[in-house]
Amino acid sequence: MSVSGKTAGIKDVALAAGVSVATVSRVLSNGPVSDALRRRVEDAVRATGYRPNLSARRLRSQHSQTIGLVVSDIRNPFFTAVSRAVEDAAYRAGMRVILCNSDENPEREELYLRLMQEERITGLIFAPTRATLDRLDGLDLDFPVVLIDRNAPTGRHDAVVLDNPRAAAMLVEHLHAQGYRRIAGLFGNTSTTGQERHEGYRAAMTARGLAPAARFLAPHADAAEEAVVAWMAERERPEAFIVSNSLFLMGVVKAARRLHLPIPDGLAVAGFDNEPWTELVGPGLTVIEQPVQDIGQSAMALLFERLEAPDRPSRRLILGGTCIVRGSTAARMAAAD
Amino acid sequence: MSVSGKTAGIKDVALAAGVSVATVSRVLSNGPVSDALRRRVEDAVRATGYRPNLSARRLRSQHSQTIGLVVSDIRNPFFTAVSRAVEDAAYRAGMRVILCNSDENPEREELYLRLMQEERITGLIFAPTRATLDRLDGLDLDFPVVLIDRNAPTGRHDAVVLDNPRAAAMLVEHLHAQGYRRIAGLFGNTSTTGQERHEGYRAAMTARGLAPAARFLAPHADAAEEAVVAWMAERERPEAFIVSNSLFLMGVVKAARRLHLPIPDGLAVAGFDNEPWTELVGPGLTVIEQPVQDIGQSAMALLFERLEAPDRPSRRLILGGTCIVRGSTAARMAAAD
DNA sequence: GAAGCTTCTGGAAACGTTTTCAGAAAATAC
DNA sequence: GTATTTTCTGAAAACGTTTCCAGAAGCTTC
Repeated sequence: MSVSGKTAGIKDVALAAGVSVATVSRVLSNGPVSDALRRRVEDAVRATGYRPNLSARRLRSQHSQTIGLVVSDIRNPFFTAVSRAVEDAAYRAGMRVILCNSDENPEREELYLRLMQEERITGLIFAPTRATLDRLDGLDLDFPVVLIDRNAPTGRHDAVVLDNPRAAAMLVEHLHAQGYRRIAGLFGNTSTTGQERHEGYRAAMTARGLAPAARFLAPHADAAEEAVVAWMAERERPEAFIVSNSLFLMGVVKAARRLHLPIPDGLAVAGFDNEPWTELVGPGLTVIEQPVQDIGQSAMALLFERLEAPDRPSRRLILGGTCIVRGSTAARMAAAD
Repeated sequence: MSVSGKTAGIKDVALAAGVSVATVSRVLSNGPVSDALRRRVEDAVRATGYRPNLSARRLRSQHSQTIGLVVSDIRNPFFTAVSRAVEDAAYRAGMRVILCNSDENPEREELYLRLMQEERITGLIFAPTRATLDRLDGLDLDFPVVLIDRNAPTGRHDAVVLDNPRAAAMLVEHLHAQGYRRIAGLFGNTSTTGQERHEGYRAAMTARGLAPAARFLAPHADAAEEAVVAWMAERERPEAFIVSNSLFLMGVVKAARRLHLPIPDGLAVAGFDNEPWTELVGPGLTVIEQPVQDIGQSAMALLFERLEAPDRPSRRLILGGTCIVRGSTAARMAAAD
């Protein structure tokens, strides 16, 4: 173990084994070394308690073996799950992950992108804000980028996203089939995700001859709660809400509670992200489940493929969501208006 | 920008500015440089699009500016919140964070501790399993460690933890005051946290002349659900459950639903971690709120203090929890047994 | 105006690895 | 038994920084 004060280096190991540092290095990287020397070196490694210095290794070999992951907020359960999947895949491939939270703030994104450059990461998995998405092409980063959750309009980058329009349409379909007609929508105003879901919602509504009614909010539960309370005080009260993320889902539930509206009879609701608690709230909340595990893994897979074939045209992987039907969208009871 | 193929190094900057690399380095680290040269260098940095290579910097300066964070699972909302706080504090101090998920698996912990050594981290924030906690003293890591959530029995390490016994006692107190008597406990079997909470529970129960009845489970919602269902089929049915984490809380709620037991009249429940959804489930769940933000920040603060004064005796920071009373522990109605 | 301080600057030596290169020894081919 | 290949090994040159050291100015101070 670390008998001497300083940490043992490859030199010390070489000395202890009576070989050159080159040989030690080769043993460590399974290079061509005779069995006899290999044994001696391995013993010496154990004896000295040697641990390679990754900074030195990275500097010399010019491989950082590091991938960057920039999300808006790790506390968003969607990103929590995705990042866990990414990290598992990365560590399995012998790489490390650097995680950064942008808080949907383009300046922080820029800061972190710079950091990623300085770390010489091998690749980036990124859920950018709209602002950064627009500038992304002009940024000439020297590593490949795989977008998650957010979609590049230009399609110049690899990406793995949910089929957002389709998912939103599924919710409209479902609510419509259950007898709801005045279906309002609440969408996030910072990401492309909200836009896409809105688009799907709008199309599905008009396709059924229903009037879309959408509002765009900052991604906070409170914003959604206030919006719902205000909206329900207006002349045309929605019968149901489709909301574009789990924060809004909380907001709607809170608003319903505040207004003493039972779910779903007073107000139906459906949203995104099948978090464990959605099953437990009220009669259960109908949601679109995103394949979070798959998203993380696929993002890593896409990244690795890109690293192997840098010039291949970009690919977008569009994953389908699953509609988990629960009590919050039970069939509408006939009601006098 | 990156006009030439390769990324610009400090040499290129020096060349472009007509100065030595030493001067460039000094400019970058705010060393003593005349204004004229400083300007020239800054222009050259901009012109070349220079980004320092952190690996090289770390190697030479022998400062990794990196702190390690090993938790059991980032998807546990407690750790999500703590890690976010840790990361914010770290980035604010110009340091990076390496996050690892041990999954309560001592072998993975060992693996990651080794990784931390290889990264030459400046310090570690660590929520270890009991097994690793026991071996921690003999491990002679060459960086300081601050424990979070889990407590070292020996007290040899810095730590910041909740006052677990007190918190559990608060729940007993509260339930007792609300008229509950047969109060059962469900505790995690992998961490010291479960033990401590059990201890507080046991003491508070006996102090009130009540019979403690605790069971220890693997940290999964399913385990808790099954345990509750089984327990409620026994002769001595508990009136209330105290559970030691939010997964168990879900399990209890699911079990109550499955058994058609209304909360709290059929079964009262109180637990730990004030997650947003606990307010929304049933009549709201009574929980102990942990100061997650504070825990993360304090852990970083303790780490920095330790780095400045390596020989100071160890410190344990014990933070109090807040009891958030909700409907799941409403006053017990008189009931025939 | 010489001697002593400051203040700035550049050359070169680190930091701990990997990798290139060439040489030595062993194995194979004639 | 010599010529050729193959296999292994070590010396030394990178990788991109920071930092030590010494020298060159520019100031004081007498």
